[in-house]
Amino acid sequence: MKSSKKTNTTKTVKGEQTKALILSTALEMLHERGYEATTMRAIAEQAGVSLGNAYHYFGSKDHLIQAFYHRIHEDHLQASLPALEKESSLKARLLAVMRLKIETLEPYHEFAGVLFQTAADPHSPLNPFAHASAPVRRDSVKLFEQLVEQTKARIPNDLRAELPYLLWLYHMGIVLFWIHDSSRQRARTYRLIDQTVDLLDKLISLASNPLMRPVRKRALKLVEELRDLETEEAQAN
Amino acid sequence: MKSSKKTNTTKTVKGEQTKALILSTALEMLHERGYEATTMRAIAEQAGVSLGNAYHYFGSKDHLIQAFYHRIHEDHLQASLPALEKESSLKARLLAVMRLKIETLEPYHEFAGVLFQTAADPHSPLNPFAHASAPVRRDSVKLFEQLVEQTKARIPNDLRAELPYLLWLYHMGIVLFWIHDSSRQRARTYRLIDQTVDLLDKLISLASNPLMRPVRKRALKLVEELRDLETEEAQAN
DNA sequence: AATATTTTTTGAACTCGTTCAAAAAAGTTC
DNA sequence: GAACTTTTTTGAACGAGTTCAAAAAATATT
Repeated sequence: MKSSKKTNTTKTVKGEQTKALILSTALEMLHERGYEATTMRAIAEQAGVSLGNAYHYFGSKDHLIQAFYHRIHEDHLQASLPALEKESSLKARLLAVMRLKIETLEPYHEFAGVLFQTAADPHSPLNPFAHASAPVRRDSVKLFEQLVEQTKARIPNDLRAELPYLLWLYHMGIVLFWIHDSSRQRARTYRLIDQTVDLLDKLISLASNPLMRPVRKRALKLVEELRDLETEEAQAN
Repeated sequence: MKSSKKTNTTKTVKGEQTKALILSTALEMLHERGYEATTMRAIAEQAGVSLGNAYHYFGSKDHLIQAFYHRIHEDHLQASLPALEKESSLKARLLAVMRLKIETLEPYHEFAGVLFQTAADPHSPLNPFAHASAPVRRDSVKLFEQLVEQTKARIPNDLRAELPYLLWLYHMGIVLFWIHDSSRQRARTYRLIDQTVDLLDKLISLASNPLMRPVRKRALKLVEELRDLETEEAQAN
């Protein structure tokens, strides 16, 4: 579980094909059989390739999972774009994006826990704050930037600047809740989204009130602290 | 990593001794060599006992780690009691308790990540919301109950009732930050604690304002949602 | 085309967590 | 104290992730 060996870049057409084959096989198996059943041996066998060969292209099972993250984010992004077109208020946009996130994630509920398990280790390349997942994370925050942009709500600039990142954090929290949610149809998570989006909208109004300026400044300074930690993390990995 | 087999209760003096020996050996090795190096084989060998025997008393490596959690909480609790005696304001108490938490945790920084990694899997018995860790968690929340009790600050009852749990959640957040913090002397975490405690104190005052009642009610309803999820989790495991 | 170099691929081996049947030891019953 | 039951202990085995030296195939060089 330690391996941070980087996945070998391919130098050959043949290699390219093999790598792609292994990846697509892995994604499919992860989807259909879950994490535990998708052993490296099974992937290799299914792809008609030796075990060692799979390791030649993907330094560890984790690296294969990384690719899976990426796929999920792509799907969510594609699903979200039309909603951002259609809705204009921040609240409506956020609500739509969050619901779509859960819908996108839903097929993988069973083994999402395992994913987030490996992702929680600060030394894991899968940790959402680590260097390896920086691209996916950046893209993910970018989605919330789009969401905040061109919203006419009166939001002070200091808050507006941090809002995308704050919403990203919020979204991670919801995903965490969803992982633990075993209610029918994930009703609980959807309810939580409804309530939190509502609350967030109110809190943003509140925080935008000039009287709140001191508290707001103080809170935003904390967020800055968080971000500093991230960049430091990214360098370490 | 699946095993939820319960650890066998011992029925014999000899067994009791063996179990204790294995546990203390494991704790020592975890402390001195970290998580990865502390293999079940190494523990067994060091304790002068067969591998199978270790598994007879502890259903999995995770069970051994659970014991480790427990130890840490005990240490923190003992360190905190005098501080609660001495300080009377909520702010001062919280500050002291949080700092002591980090001090208690500090020797284990290196492999804390791995601990929290396994703890993040909803199916793991180590997950802080799962049934297996309920005792430790309850004790942990209890500490914050004591902290809130006998505080003369004017806090509405609805908030006061949820405050211990909220502070526990907050404390988990700080621990998460600490895990990722590689600054010298963990300066960042301590700074964060100073700032957040300050902010929390102000937020509690704010939330206690009668004008805030509707927002507060709404927010507390969310917390209730969270707790519901927990009890449901606990039943599932 | 022959040779040298690089890349891909293999298969065996190693480690570690975990399981299990059966041997050894301890405790119980008569 | 002998026969039994229960508990403890062992050691071998399995499955999974990972590593690595060396064979095979592809590519580059002369």
